[in-house]
Amino acid sequence: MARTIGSNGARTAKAIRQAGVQLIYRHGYEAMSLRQLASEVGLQSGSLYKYFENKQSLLFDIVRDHMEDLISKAEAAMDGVDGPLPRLKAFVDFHLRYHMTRKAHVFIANMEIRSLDAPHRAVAIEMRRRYEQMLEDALRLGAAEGAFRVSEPKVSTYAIISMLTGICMWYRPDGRLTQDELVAIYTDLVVGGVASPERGAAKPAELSAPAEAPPTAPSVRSRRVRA
Amino acid sequence: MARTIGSNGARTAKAIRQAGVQLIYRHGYEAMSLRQLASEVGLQSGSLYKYFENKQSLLFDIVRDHMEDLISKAEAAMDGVDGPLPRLKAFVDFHLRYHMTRKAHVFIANMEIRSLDAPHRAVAIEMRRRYEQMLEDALRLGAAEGAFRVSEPKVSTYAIISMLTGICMWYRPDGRLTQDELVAIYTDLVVGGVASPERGAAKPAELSAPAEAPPTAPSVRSRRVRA
DNA sequence: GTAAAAAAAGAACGTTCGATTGTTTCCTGA
DNA sequence: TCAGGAAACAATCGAACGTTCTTTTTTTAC
Repeated sequence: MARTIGSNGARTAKAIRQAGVQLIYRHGYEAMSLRQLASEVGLQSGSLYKYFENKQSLLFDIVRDHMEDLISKAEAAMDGVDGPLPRLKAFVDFHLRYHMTRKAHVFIANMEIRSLDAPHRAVAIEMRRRYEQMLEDALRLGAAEGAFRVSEPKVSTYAIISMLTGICMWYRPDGRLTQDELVAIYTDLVVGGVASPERGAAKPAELSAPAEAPPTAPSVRSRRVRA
Repeated sequence: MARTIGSNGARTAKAIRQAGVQLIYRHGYEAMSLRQLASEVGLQSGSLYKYFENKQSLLFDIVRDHMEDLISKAEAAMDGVDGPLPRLKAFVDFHLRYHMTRKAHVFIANMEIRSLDAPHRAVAIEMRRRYEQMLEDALRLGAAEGAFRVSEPKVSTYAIISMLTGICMWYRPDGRLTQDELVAIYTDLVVGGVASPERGAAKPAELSAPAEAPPTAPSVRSRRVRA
């Protein structure tokens, strides 16, 4: 046997990409073997090389495509939003919802940068910097206008992004709280943390109920999964 | 040749542990080979097995010892601190300083849980839960007393810990800001985010001047690492 | 001074890895 | 209809992996 019936290049390419994202997300880039990936999409490992140059470039393609998508969608979400506070809220809203629905991609882009070789890593880090700049600009603007009490915009940027991104470590779509509720909670935390005290930004109403939600990491078997 | 001159069991064990932490921190558990670790401490790879059962148990030992240290030091830092706000500040202060000085251990404990096998991972997750509980309890207490406006203590706990822990992704001891200054910035963010608005918890003065006095933690005290 | 214990070397193992190559089969457009 | 290109198989490479085992050397205890 050689080519299997019904095989299709474009479809296979997409399947490889999706399976790769899931496997890297669950096991990590180093721990994912190409044989594992191949078997996931019903191929032999050698056939994968029709679809990428090598394992490293597969990772980079995933990271780069994700970062480009993230940046462009963020720009779209903040386009036309005026004023520091609205822009801050728009960023928080976008970032949270994006990270809630793209957990795997986000996790890879954040955690597997270390697995990229130097040139690729530099590209990824620059893209991340551009994204962070969007929040930092909003904070600087607010500080200049007196709306925010932010003495170190870069530190606050890192802090806020870390807080928001952390949601992908525990969020489950079938959890008790809706996306809207979570966005409201996080928005309160962020806005309260940076808003100037005198600006009595009325905090939204209470949200309700006890707690829940396991903080378990993307748990799955460790080590390589033998096919 | 077999045994090298000046060799010493206890010293080697410590060297292996330290090198292991650094290598896992920089390359990840899966990407670190035992030959690499052995050469780092001047051994042959086979000799490592005098010091651990296997690669997996080396990782678990590192994670477990770190978590035990983290929890015991956190309990010491908060011991005798009364009231929600002081306890919250004590937690923030401790957590930040600990994470600034133990970047590698913290990174491993957070990121390599996935590389632990199921039983070991369960132990690590339970330890993390116990640690998180300390912050959650402070938030619940504050919410009950009306000092904090926290509708979902568990969500806020995850958010705050993510924000604080993120500092180990970029903090450098030789950076522009001192540990005290960073603690002050993060404390403002956290306290502002959860404090009840009406409780005009006067935000601390500008940070340009000496940072606010650290809560009470007698342990990790910053050594003015202007660094 | 000597024998036991400790520490490490060094060789080898079976396995798996990423990657390459040559071949076979399927699909498609002129 | 039938070549030519696309898609996948199958076999294989050398290197590296974690691990085990035996041997050799150093240290320690009596």
